[in-house]
Amino acid sequence: MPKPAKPYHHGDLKNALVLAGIDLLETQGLPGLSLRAIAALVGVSHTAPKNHFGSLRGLLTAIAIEGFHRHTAFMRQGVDAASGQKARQIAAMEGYARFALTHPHLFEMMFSPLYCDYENPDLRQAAGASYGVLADISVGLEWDKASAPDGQRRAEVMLWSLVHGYAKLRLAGQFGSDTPAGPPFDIGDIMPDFGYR
Amino acid sequence: MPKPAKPYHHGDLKNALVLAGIDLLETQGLPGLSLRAIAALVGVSHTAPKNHFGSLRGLLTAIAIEGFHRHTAFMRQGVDAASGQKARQIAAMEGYARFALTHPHLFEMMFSPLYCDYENPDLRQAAGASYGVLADISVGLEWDKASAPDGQRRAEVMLWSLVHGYAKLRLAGQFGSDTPAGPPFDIGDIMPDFGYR
DNA sequence: CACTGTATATTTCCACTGTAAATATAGATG
DNA sequence: CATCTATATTTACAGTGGAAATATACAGTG
Repeated sequence: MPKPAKPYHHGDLKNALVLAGIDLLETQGLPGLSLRAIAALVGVSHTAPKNHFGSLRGLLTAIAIEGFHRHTAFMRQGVDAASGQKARQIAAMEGYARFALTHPHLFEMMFSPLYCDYENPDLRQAAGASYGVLADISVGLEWDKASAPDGQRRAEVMLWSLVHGYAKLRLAGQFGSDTPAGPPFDIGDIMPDFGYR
Repeated sequence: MPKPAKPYHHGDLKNALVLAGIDLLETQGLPGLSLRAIAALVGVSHTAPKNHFGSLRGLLTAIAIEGFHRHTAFMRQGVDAASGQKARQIAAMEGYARFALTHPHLFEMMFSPLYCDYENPDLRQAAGASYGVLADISVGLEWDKASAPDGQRRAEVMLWSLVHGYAKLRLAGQFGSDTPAGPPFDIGDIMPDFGYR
């Protein structure tokens, strides 16, 4: 009976650490996300991650990359199910906000240079994919700066800022406590009605 | 010659710690803002702050309160100098963003529940004063949800989300590096043109 | 003035953090 | 089989915030 018991080499430590980190993030929040805690959860020494990620920052960056993949999936899922430009716009924005509210600590970490390294090409690409969904639904958006220089890019930044600010402020509790009856406002409640050309 | 030299009691430690914290925040950023570093900068032991603030969190909350005062001043200053509703709107939004870009680490701390305690009544009041400026310039805003239930509050949250998201994303470097020629976009560049009723 | 009580600050200690360096182990390659 | 390399551990270290006991100075009171 070749019971593995506890092999010296984990085999898939890199992925295991990322998943453990996300687990810890969901249950304990950012303060509980220590190198030692993650390693302990996987069952390795606290210096084991160094071989794969270099430092805590490297591990957090890897976690953020996985986070952006899921973030993109959240948005894309709603967008693909919707029909019509306007419906896809709402779906993307709602997906963005819903991810933030469902995974607050992961979301917080993903967008903080204090935790992850935006020079990392893989992170840039993962974040770019997420941004791409917003860019898609910004094409042809009808508003007063649509025909300005960089009008397309402006629309992307405008919608991004709107939903990102909404998510951050709500996570910070700035809109007041979410009542049992629901939050004070949904993202749809504060979205100007942007049509398409 | 009564040279004070080094009195056992500081005299105004509470304020001194807050100012030292802000100093440290400006020069070293959030990672350098430790209880021990702040205390050392003032010249007291690292446990001295406990008498006045209870814990690091308490001190950070006090720093955030001072931050919100300055934040409010940034906005109010521009608003008061402007004439006309639209000009005041722009001034408030620009003031909000300008504060964030001028004092990035302080701004970051002010809006993170990880660092400061939003249950603190003084913090709530200070943050409320800052919000009040945005609320003022939202009165009578012309947009599609102006006459919806809570239309006024919706307008406030919408403008707040927009400028807050812009500031956070830009601070996180998500809009790309600010070129020597200037940033890719100013807050005015991505603001829909909201008039007034 | 002397005495006492209270606010303020220090000292010491503790558990915890991330990182570095040296060491141990296992699997791959020759 | 021997060697090389990747992976993981052990140990040590300089930080962190907080708790508890101690020291100091000041404010009131007699």
